[in-house]
Amino acid sequence: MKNQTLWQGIASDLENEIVAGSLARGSRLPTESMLSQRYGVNRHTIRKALSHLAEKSLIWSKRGSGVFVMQKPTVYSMGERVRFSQNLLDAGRTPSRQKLSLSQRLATHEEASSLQIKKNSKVHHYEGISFADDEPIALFHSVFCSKRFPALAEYIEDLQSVTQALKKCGVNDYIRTSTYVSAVAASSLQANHLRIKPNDPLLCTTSLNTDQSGIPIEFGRTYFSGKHVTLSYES
Amino acid sequence: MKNQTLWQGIASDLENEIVAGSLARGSRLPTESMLSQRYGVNRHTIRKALSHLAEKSLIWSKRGSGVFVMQKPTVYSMGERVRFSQNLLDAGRTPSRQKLSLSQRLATHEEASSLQIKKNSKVHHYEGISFADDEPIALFHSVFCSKRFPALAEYIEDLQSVTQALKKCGVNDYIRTSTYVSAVAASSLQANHLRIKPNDPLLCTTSLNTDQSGIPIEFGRTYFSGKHVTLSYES
DNA sequence: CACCTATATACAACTAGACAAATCTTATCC
DNA sequence: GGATAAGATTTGTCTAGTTGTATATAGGTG
Repeated sequence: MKNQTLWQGIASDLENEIVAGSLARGSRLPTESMLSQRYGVNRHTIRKALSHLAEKSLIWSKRGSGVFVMQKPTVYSMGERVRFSQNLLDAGRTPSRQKLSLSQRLATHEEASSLQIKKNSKVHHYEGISFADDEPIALFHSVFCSKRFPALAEYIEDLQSVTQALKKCGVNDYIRTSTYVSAVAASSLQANHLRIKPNDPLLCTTSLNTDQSGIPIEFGRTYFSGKHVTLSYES
Repeated sequence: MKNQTLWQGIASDLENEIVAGSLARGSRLPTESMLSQRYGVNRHTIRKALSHLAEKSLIWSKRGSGVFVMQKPTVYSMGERVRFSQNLLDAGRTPSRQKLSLSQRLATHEEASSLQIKKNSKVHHYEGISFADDEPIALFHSVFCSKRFPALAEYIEDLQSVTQALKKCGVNDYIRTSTYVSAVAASSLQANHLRIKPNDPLLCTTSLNTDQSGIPIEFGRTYFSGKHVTLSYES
């Protein structure tokens, strides 16, 4: 509280405005130029304060666009039945998904063995971003056996939901049989999607979903932004 | 006048240049490096001389920017009707204001009870710097009931005057009903705005303005730079 | 000795300005 | 109305200069 530097004072002042709600979650901050006028300092000093708040994941910035207040961090609970939307609804957040690509291709060796299908089989490849309150929290990509679910792609396209699409394919329930979690550094592309910085930590989960008889249905990986998500295991 | 040290001689030399007008009010001094060359001494010796002049409020310095000649001190009269601009005009000074921020937020407990409005009511929050002859003399922040003056913010934005803005809201006159004065130490942010040093003394006035029937209109605090301002009470 | 004056060096904090890269805004054209 | 191009905004990066602070050294003085 005492002999602090200018940028520290500015940072704590802005932090107060955020927690007090004067700067609403998700809203845009004044531009760096405006802030430098308000505080009577150089833009670099503002940037130092802002970068400190960004370190604490209170704000994020986008070149050419502005600086924004982050939404609250998310707790993403994992268990036998992982349903993205349900999870976020439980946590009081509004979930959404954005499709990045949806296509067919040949399965990799890893995918084929996980799905217990022949090598060079065709699979649906579904890739996208998961949002919570319009804030990206994860990148995912999944593969499904094309032979088993010929029309899955169109269903996903229409329904924007994997669970619903699978239901139309006759899969009423599925279970997460295995999940591996590791930590990796974000690539620049991943970072851009998740609105974080390259090399920021990601939680990488590799998972396999099967039906109740144990037959593999979906294999995929999800990269959660470490700053937004804490995975919780309960069994 | 004889056995003076190096730094004393330099200080009085510079002081002469200031009072003689060779170094104009508000202008920038040569850098410490240039002065140390000119006088053929170490930079620390120059700094000792400068800090002496700063103690006497003849100059002020800004890190990274330079050392500047100060203006003369101001006498600010307090009374039943305190009008910033008129006040300074009467004293033969040129008044001006700079807006730092103008926004809406929820009233604090203190503000709500002072304005006699409900807790969690919205208020306009107006924050800025008062200048006399381009020299900052005070930091102020005031709150007004948003419900009572819905359009006040735009008026202030346009007119740059609280008195004028209130007039457009139908308040032709207002009276200062209470003022509390205390002395506090300047924070680093306050010091930066007022061109003084952190922990330099400030006069903190807490005041309430009401209309003629006694209904609260404005509640706010003003921090006067102790080095630039003397408050004068006359009744 | 303790204290002030002065020098020397190094680094931290901040300002100043310029330019690049991404984005947003606006006018224009078909 | 929608696509495109030009211009203005806004954040990111870089270099250079200025004041603030800390440490170490040495000489002079009460």
